[in-house]
Formats: sequence, C-alpha cells, structure tokens
Amino acid sequence: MGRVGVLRGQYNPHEVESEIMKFWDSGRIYEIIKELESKRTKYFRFIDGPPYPSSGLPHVGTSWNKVLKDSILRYRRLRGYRVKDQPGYDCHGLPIEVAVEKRIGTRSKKDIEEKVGVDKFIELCKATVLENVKSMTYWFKSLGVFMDWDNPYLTLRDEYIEAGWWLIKKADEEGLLVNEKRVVYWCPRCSTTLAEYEVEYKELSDPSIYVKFRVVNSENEYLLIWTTTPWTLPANTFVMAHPDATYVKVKVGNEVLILAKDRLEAVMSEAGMSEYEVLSEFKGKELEGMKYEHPLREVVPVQEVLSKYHEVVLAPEFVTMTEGTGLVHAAPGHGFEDFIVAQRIEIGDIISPIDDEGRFTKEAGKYAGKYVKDANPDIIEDLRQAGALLHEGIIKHRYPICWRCKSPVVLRTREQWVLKITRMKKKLIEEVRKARWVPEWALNRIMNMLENLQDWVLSRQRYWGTPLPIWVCPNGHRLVIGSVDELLKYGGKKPKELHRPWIDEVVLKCPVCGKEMKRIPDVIDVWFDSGIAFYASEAHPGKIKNPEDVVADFITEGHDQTRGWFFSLLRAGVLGFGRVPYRTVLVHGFALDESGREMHKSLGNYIGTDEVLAKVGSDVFRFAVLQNTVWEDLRFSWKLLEEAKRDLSVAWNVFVFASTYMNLDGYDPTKHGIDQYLNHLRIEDRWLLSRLNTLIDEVTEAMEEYKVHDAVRALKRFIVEDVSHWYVRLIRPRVWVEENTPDKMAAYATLYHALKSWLIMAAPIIPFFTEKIYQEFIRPATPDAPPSIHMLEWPAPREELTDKELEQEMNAIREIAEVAAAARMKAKLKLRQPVKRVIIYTSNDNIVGIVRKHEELLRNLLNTREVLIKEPSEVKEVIQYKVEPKYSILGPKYRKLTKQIVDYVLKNQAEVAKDIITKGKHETKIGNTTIMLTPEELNIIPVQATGYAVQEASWGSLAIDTQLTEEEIADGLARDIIRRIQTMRKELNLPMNAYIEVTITPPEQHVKYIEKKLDYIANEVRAKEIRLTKQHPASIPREKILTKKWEINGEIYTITITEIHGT
RNA sequence: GGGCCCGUAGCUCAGCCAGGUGGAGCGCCCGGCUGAUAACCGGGAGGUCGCGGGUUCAAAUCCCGCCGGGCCCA
Repeated sequence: MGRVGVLRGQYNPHEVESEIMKFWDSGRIYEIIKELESKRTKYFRFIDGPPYPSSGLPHVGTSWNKVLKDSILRYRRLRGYRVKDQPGYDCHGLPIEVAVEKRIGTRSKKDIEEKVGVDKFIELCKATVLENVKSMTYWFKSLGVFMDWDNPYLTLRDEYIEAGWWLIKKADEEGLLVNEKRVVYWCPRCSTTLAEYEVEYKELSDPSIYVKFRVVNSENEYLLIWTTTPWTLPANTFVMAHPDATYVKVKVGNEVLILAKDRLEAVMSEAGMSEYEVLSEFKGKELEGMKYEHPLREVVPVQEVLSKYHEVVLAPEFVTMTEGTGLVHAAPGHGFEDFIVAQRIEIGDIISPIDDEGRFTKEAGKYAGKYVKDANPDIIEDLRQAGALLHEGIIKHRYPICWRCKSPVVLRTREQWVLKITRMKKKLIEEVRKARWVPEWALNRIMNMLENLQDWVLSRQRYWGTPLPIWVCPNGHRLVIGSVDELLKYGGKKPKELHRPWIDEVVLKCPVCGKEMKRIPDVIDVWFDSGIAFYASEAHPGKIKNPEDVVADFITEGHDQTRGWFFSLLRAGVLGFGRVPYRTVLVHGFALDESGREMHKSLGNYIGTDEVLAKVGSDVFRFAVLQNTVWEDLRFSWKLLEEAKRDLSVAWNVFVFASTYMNLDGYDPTKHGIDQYLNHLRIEDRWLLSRLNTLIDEVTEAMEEYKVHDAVRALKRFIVEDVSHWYVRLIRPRVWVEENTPDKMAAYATLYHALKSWLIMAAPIIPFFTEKIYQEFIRPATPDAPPSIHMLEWPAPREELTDKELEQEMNAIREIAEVAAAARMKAKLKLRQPVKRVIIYTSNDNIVGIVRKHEELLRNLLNTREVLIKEPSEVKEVIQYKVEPKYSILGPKYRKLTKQIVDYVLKNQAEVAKDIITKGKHETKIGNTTIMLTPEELNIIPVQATGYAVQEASWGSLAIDTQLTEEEIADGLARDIIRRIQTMRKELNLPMNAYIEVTITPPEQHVKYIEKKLDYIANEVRAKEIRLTKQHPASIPREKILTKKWEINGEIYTITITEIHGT
C-alpha cells in the first residue's frame, strides 16, 4: 500500500503534545472512539472518585490518580470494552464555604445570614466551584485523560441532590434515621458548632487536678481520677478503667487510693507524696461496677440524675497509661470517647449543662451563669472544701481552638440527625468482603474500620450542601421527602433550585395534622454526596430496574479513602441496594515529596501539576508515576521525571532508527510482514518475536491484575533493553546492506511487528507519544488503518512464534557477551580488535549447549575466530582456580555439616580444585565423618591463565586469547581506519549512498598490514578508489574534500577523502 | 494507644508470597563507539538487606519483639 513514514528529530514532549492535542480536538478522536464503543457489548463500569475542587489546580497526587484511571480505561477500550468514563466533582462542603468566606471577608454564620445573605453566599459557592471545575478539567485534559469531560457528574446538580434524598428517605423508612444527641466541637464565642477541619490546636495552660471519688460502702477508699477540665466534673457520669492493666490500692495517711500501678510513681511524685504504702494489686477488670459518690453532688442538681450511673466501666480503648491515673473521669456530654462508651453501656442521660455561649445552665446549680473556664477555680475550691482534691497543678498542652476567632473550643452535645448504621454492621462486613481488593491488605484496613463502626452523623449546621430533606410541623410530626414530586404531593412547590435558602422556603402540609411543615435547616455531610455517585451519577434511582446495573466494575483511590469514599459508597450501597456497589477496588498510594514527607504549600515542597506539565509534559509525568508500585507511596521528584524522559528518548530514537532505514528502503509492512519472511528469520529475529509474545502476556496480565506498574516496567525493559540495546545492535550490519535482501526484510518485518505491538500496549500509558509515532510512522504505510492509535485492537500473542527456550538462550548469550567485554577490558583489547579464540570454561551443560548452538552469533558478537568450550581440567594454561560450593546440593545432603564443609573448601581451594580436576573427587574428614566431594557439588572456576584474559561468570569463566597474529592486527587496524573514514564522511555531510576516493598515509611499519585489507576497507566505506602513500599529498582545496590526521594505537595516520560524482 | 503499608548501594526502587548466599536505573570513576549522534554502548567501585532474637544445614525472604517513616483511626 505504501512505505512507512519517517519519524524525525529529538523527542520533544511539548511539541508532540500540543500537536497531538490539536489533532485529537480537530479530528474529534474522543468522540469517534465513543461512537465505536457504543456498538460494543462488553461493558466496563467505572466510577470516578470525585476530586474536591477547592482550588483550580490539581495536586500531583490528584493528577497521578487521574492518569492511573486513564491508563486502565484506555486499556479496557483497546480490549474491546464499552467504558463508562464519566468524571465527577465533589462540589459541596465546608472547604468551599471557607474559601468563599476568605474571599468576601465574612467572619461568622451571622455575617453570612445577615450581611451577605444566604442566597448570595450560595451563588458565590457555586460560582467558585464551577470555576475550579473548569480549571481542573483543563489540567486533566492536558494530562491526556480521555474522559467524558463535557458531561461530568456534579454533586451540586438538582438531579443529584434529589437522588440523595431518595436514599435518606429509604433510610428513614427502615427506621435508621434518628435525631439524637451527639458530641460536637462548639465555639462559645461564635456560638456555632465546628467541623473537625475548623479546629486548630494551640499550646494552652490549664489546671491539672487529681480528684478523689469516694467508693460507696467504704470508709476511706477513693478512686483517683485526673482532669485538665475541672468544668466537666459537674457532668461526670462514670469512671473508665482498663481491664488488663494492673491497679493498686495505696495507703496515704489514713486514706486508701485506687489507681493504676504504672501511674503510681508519677502521680505520687507530682502530688509531692513520698509516704505511701501499696496494700494490694489487682487487674482493672476487678474494678468493674464499683460504685462511687460524686464530691459535688450537693451543689450540682444534675448529679441527682447522674448518680445512678456512678460506677467504674471498662473501656480498654480509651484508658492509657501514659498520663493521668489509669482511671478516667467520663462526662459523655463533653467528650467523644466518653460518649461512645456511654452509648455502649446505654446511658440514657447525656448531660452537658452549658448554653450556646459556654455558660453553665441552672442544671449546674451553684455555677449557673458562669463561663465554664471561669468556673474552674470555684470548682477546684469546692473540691478542696469537700476533701476531694488530692493535688492541683498547671499543665501546658495542645488544646483545640476555633480557627476563626482562636478562642478555646468546648465539647458539648447537640441534637443531630444520625444514620444508625451500626445496625447494619453485619451486612456491611458481609458485603465488603464480596469486593475484590487490590492489594489484598486493603480489605484488612476497611475491616478494621468496620469493626469499630460508629453511627453516621449526617447533619451539618451549614449552607453549601445537600439539604437534609426533613420537614417538621409544630406538633412534632416528621416528613422525609424523597423527590421533587413528593414536594408537590405534600403541598409544596418546586423551588428555584434545591439548595438553601430556596428549599427552606418550601412549606408543606403535615399529612398527619394538617399544620404547616418547615424544613429543618441542616445540610448533609459532604461524604454523603460522593458516596451515592455510583447511582446518582446516572439517574434517579426510581428508574433503576436492577441493582446490579449500578454496581461499579472498578474504582480506585488513595489509601486514605478507605475511611472516606470506599466506606461511604459501601454505606450507601448497602442502604440503598442491599449490596456493596463495587466489584474491584484498587488502592493507590500517596504522592509525597522526595524525602517522603507530605507535599504542602506551607512546607515549600509543593509541586503543582502546572509546573510539571510546563517542564516535562504529560507523557513523561505519566510514564514516571505509573511505574511506581500502585499501592505504595510515591516519592515525587524532578529526578524521577528526568529519568523517565531519558527512557522515552531511547524509545523515540528506536523509532527514529527504524523509520529512517525502513523508509529509505521503501519498506511496506502490508506486503512484507513476518509471515512472508518466516523462512528468513534469523535467530535474533525469532528471539525478538518470542520476547514480544512474552511481553504481550506480561503486560496483559499486569493490566488485568491492575498492576499498572508491572506493565509499564515490562514495556520499558522491552523497548530499552531488548530492542534498543540488543536487537538493534544485532541487526545493524543487516540493515546496512544495500539491496533489499530477504535477510534485511526479515529484520524489518520483525522490528516493525514488535514496534507496532509495543506502541499499542504503551498507548494507555503514554497516549501522546504513541499517537505521534503512529501518525508519522505507521499510518503512511496503512492509510486505511483507524485514524488514531487509540482505536486499535490490543495485540494478541502469536503462540507459534513463542520460544521460551530461545529467550533463555539469548539471556545466556547476552551474559557471555558481557563477560567477554569485561575480559577485553582487563586486556585493554577493544571490541574492534578481532582475537583468535575465546575459551569458555564451564561444566554447565546448558551453557555448553547454547554455545554450540549459537556459535556463529557468538563469534560475531565476541569478534573472535573461534569459541572453544573446555572443562576446567582440560587446559594447562590455567594457573589459578576458585572453588564455589553449590549450597543447594551440599545443603540438603550434609545438613548440619554443610557449614563446616564450606569453610573447609574455601580455605583449601587450590588443593580441592586440583583433586577434583585430576582425580574427579576430593576426600576429607570433618570431625570423624569422611566426606567425599564430587564435581557435582562444587564449581571449579579458572580465574587466571597465562596468555589469557579471564573473567568469571555465573556458570564458570571465560578467557580471551590475548596473543594477536599479524592477521588479527591487520583486521583490527582496518576496522580502526574504517571508523575514521566513516567519521570523515559524516563530517563532510555526504549522503549515505555517496561514493568516495581515499588516500591513506600510514606509519611505514604498518603498510604491510593495511595493504592486505584495502579491498575490505574500500567496500565498507564506499570508496571507488583507495591508495596508500608514503608522502601525503597536499590537499587540493575544493568542495567535499577533507584531510585529517588520526592517532591510532599511538601512531599517526593521515587520511584524505573526497566525493566522486557519477559512477 | 490501635489497624494497615514501607524500610535493600550515595539516590529511586526490583527481589520477599513458594528460603539456596543480593539486582536494575540514576549519580560517580574508567573505557569504548561515532551513518539513532546535543545520542549510544561497556566495565568498575559502592550494601552489617532498619535493629535484636527465633526457626532452618541455609534467612533480604518465614516467625516474634523493637526502632524509624507514611496513611487511617483513637
């Protein structure tokens, strides 16, 4: 059909990428691929874990995430799947609100509601998100990611919100949605609840007090607790102990204190008590249920209610031995852990007797009206009066403060809407196991989380989020709405959009009492949004027929998402459809800086995607990061990228080489495929074709197993080591032959086939690079082929061309060549210098066979007249041997004696070697056992021989005969001269097929060598005329003539060449 | 404090699941090549395989305990 095209120039990623980007756009390549896909029957349902668009520029970790996804989706397309490739963005949530607040300078919810207006605020949030989504999309496209960028799922859309409501309603129908008290961070100054990310930590000073709680029914026994928040004591409900820790009863004065043994010394020393006596020791679990009296019960009315709970509770997960007394004061209204334990033991009264400004309420009796921190001194004094204070001190510690106003935060309870997912625990565990986790340990991680499952606090007292679809009437009836239609059904109307504040204006009629219903003001935790992506990205669930249709075949995110997205998907999947909503989960690592720390703008080690693309481009980035073991953390550095670029340059140069020669010779792959040249394939061709088959198998398997890094590494090894370093080197002389011999065409056919297959397999990894080469090299010869490489079919291995044995043999040949190079190095013999013989000393039958079989190839590679194989014993030149014990044979045979035998052998190498060579055995005594060592148990390796350069190898050693005859010297010299003339041709910039005339003036004593080789030299350098002169003629200045003095082996040669025109 | 992952050459990492006496790339040093050429190729130096125990004839590899880093949780 035509000849292959030529790929020109150096690899320039920026040029390639901007050109290909334009080509994809103008050629509507992505759209055409989607059209082709629409006819396919195999479906690969991928769900994109939506990035959070709080900025318009993706972190390199996010970019890694996206190109990893892209490589897998592209692979699936090449494998003939129809791929769901809709990207998503997680649009709601506090970080967006914070970004907007920073921009407009608001300081509180009050500001938002009164100064700005919620409607305006929401519009700003939305505008910010959409702007960032646009920008991020630009960067993702620049990375070469083929996703449906015109149709992303956005969690802010009304349809998406509606889909979320459906699930809330479903949860309510199953009785899982409840309103109950939860512990929250609360800023007393801003009068608002704070999310975790709104809390900062700061070193603060606080009281540190030890308090005695008298044990009921005892005269003088006390539980000793420690606290830095005396103001939480009025709400004390119980005391926690560790069941397995050792506790002691200690006599101090006439009182007996109970505390952990490990804390005894520290506490006594801090309290300044040296006189004490340990009365007994016992395990914490013996304390379980021990009742105590609260020292402030007289002045704090709410203690009336709480006194029934006053006892010791076992809570191993929350009691530490690093501070305090090992007995922990618990106020479930003021602490997360306390609250969890309170729930576990089903305490009905969760008390936090403080108001929105952080002042005690009248439940706290005496302290009512006081700001809690100001009440600390009063409380401490009252404890002292009650004789309950053991010691008072000051502690400096990290304490949470409000990120906005910097005032210390308190923990208090507040009513929240909660999903009682702990009731689904068994089902969640059962379902999560059904997914395939890559790597397998990811399952352990999520299982660990499920074991410690907590209920899900859904409600947030914020604005920019999915509104919680709960309406209540003054009579306390509650209605959960599952769709816009239901709004209408209950007498409401469809608002401008489903966000606050518009949804808040929708008033419904209570189906029970007919009164007006208003929506509760909360929005839903942003994790809820992304968790429903598996169905909400597609359709309102009412339209979903079969739950299987919304199950994702594949998802992948970083390992931090175990708790995050993987988990929220699981909850939503089980809740809505009774099953885990994904089949395979690939967990990937974190992008860290080069010293393994997190990349942060504040640490100054942050590298942005924009910078990466500007410096090295997309393919280099992709090729670098996709080599990293997927699930391990990535140490990102410029060095990493440079290395990737170097590898891609080598690959590029291979294509430059191949395309240049093939094009020059008019190579047409449609006429000259490997099938036409099967009978002309040389050993290296067969080898490369077999290696290719192996590569196809490896890459395919790796991609199927989601080990993208294994695929990339295999692709790299093949193109760099097998093709560039080895195959191209071997076929060079064949390519330089002038006529299109079958031998040359066989090499072309082989190379073309290997390169094209490689290109397709590399396309998911480096889409621009491969597309460019496809366009320049492949397509000109095959104009009927698809317009883009990304539309081709994944290569199939041609099993009949696989020859694993040959691959092994070639490995051995490569090792022999390397060992020979090392031996030449020792003797300072350059490869150009032919040698008489190379001896291979080995008793390894495998090597012997290979050397015999591939002797011709080896002679060429080693540049030697002959290759001999000898048993070490056969050569008298050898003057020194090394003996290597074969552990895998000696070990099982001699067991415990092995070590001594090995020691003996290594100490007596010369003797042992001599015996083995001459007698075929060596006898010795180890202890009183007689040991007979045989050649099978030892490797005898010649390491020195007279007249030879010897180099060790894994199978023995190799020796090069260093004595050169005249013939060999002449050959070597001829090749030296050829090389110089070739350089001069190039310097004159002569066309490759130009003829020349050569004049050489060698040192007199070498004339006789060169004379013999004139024909050979002339032939190699395309010289019509070649002559030797004693006196070099002055060079006549004219076009295309060049005279140079060269130093070869320390002597001067003068050479002149000039181009001859005509025949 | 708990769960999971990682720790191998100066740097980045393979090898570990299935034990047999440590590899690659980069960097460094030395050399080669010169019709892929602002490329390319070869050789060399460089390692108590985080530490300590255990199992075994034999441990980077299996087991236990520490130490350091990461993620998540508390």
